[in-house]
Amino acid sequence: MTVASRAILIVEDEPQLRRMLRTLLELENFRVVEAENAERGLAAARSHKPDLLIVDLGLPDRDGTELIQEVRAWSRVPIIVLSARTDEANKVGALEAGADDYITKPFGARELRARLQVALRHATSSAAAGSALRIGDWHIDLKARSARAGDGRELHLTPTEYRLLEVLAQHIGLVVTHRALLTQVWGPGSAQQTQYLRVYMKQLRGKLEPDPARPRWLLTDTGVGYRLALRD
Amino acid sequence: MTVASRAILIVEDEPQLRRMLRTLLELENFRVVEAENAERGLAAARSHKPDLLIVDLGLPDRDGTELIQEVRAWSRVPIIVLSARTDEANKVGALEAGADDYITKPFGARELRARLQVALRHATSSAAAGSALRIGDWHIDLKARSARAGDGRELHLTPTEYRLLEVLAQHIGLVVTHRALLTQVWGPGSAQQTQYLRVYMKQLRGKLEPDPARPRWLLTDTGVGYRLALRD
DNA sequence: CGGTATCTTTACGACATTTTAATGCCGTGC
DNA sequence: GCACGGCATTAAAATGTCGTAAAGATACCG
Repeated sequence: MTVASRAILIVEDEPQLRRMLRTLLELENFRVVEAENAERGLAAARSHKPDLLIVDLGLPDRDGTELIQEVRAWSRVPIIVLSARTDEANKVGALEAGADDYITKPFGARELRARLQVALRHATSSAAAGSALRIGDWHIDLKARSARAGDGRELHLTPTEYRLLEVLAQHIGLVVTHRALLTQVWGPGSAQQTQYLRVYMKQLRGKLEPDPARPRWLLTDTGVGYRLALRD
Repeated sequence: MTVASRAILIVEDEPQLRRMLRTLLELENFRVVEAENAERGLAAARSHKPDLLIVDLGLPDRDGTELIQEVRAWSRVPIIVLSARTDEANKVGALEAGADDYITKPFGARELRARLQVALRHATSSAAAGSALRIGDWHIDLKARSARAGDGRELHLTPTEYRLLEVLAQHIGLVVTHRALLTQVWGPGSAQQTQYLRVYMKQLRGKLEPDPARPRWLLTDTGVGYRLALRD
């Protein structure tokens, strides 16, 4: 299984904005939980233990800042505030209550995405584990470039093997075309060299798959590309 | 909520804004270092090792985003970007390069203060710098620059050997790239001199490893860098 | 000034990784 | 059944990187 898909809780009363956020986040491969007021948001934060919260300040039942304080009483989960209010007092209040970032509406999708990455980067860097992958017995940390099994065995991957796995992991569960893999791993000029892929996929399977002849994680989509399977 | 005076580096070309920031930060009990362009900013970041960087994107000599990338090659110090540019591409570029926050001018003093606190909060929560190290029989105190074995034997390391070990220890368990090691140990102009690393790693292994030909602590990641293994 | 420790530079063999090439396999369509 | 395209597999060649030793340069200290 892979931990790549992380959960995000959206606390926002406007259904329209909520839907937009969900679409946006799901495109980025996050799991999404929604809550339409502070009360339910708090409950959802407790029960779902999401990896990040997106909170609107203007909620119908309580002020978003209060919600942040309550969550901070027991969790350090990253919190990003969305708000139409541009006045400084609100920003400062939310940030001092424990929010990690404050984005004013209207905002662009790319900015939100970038700020999400920053917030998650902080969370994972302090928890030591980077982007963790599990393939068979192997626990792979792409950022730390380390791979070990539960029993302590270590596995060595070469730079190209890491890059290839990284690209596949970025689109986990989805097919990545030959062309995309080649340009991202070997550079823009290498789009024709599909033999590289065969050689390296074989290498990776030999190292990672329990039975390399019957791949369970590194799958071939004939005529299209390769795909890293998503499993439990 | 004043913390033991921490240093902040301001990289900003407008003298007026620089003065304003200095005043503001000194009121908050920070020590302030200034640089008026990217080149000097990079040098100051290396020599002063500030606890946080405030960087303007519109610098006279180079783009601020480049500066961020260069600093990120060897350091995780929090970086806050100040910019008059409100367009999304700039924000996203800076954040993806490794900035932790992005504030658009004009901004209020209280907002800056709140965002500073957030950035520093992240840094301290993930800080875990112990200066004691154990490699094989050797107990090494990086701060005191001493190394002893259990039975009292002493080991002498040269200044460069200590610095190299220090950098590796700061990222214990993780690969440190050639570039990062060279810029931190030999200075920013030495990023190409990978032969230094080979020579000094051999020295260190000869002194620290029980069997220098089969390193157990000072490991090579061919084509990437070196890493100090994390054991027991 | 001479001696010692440290740092820099060079060269080459050993080793790791990437690239190239050749062969066999399997399914599809003719 | 046969030819073909796409993929898997293998091994060897080519390239790149590392470890090693040793000599030259520089700084340091009495």
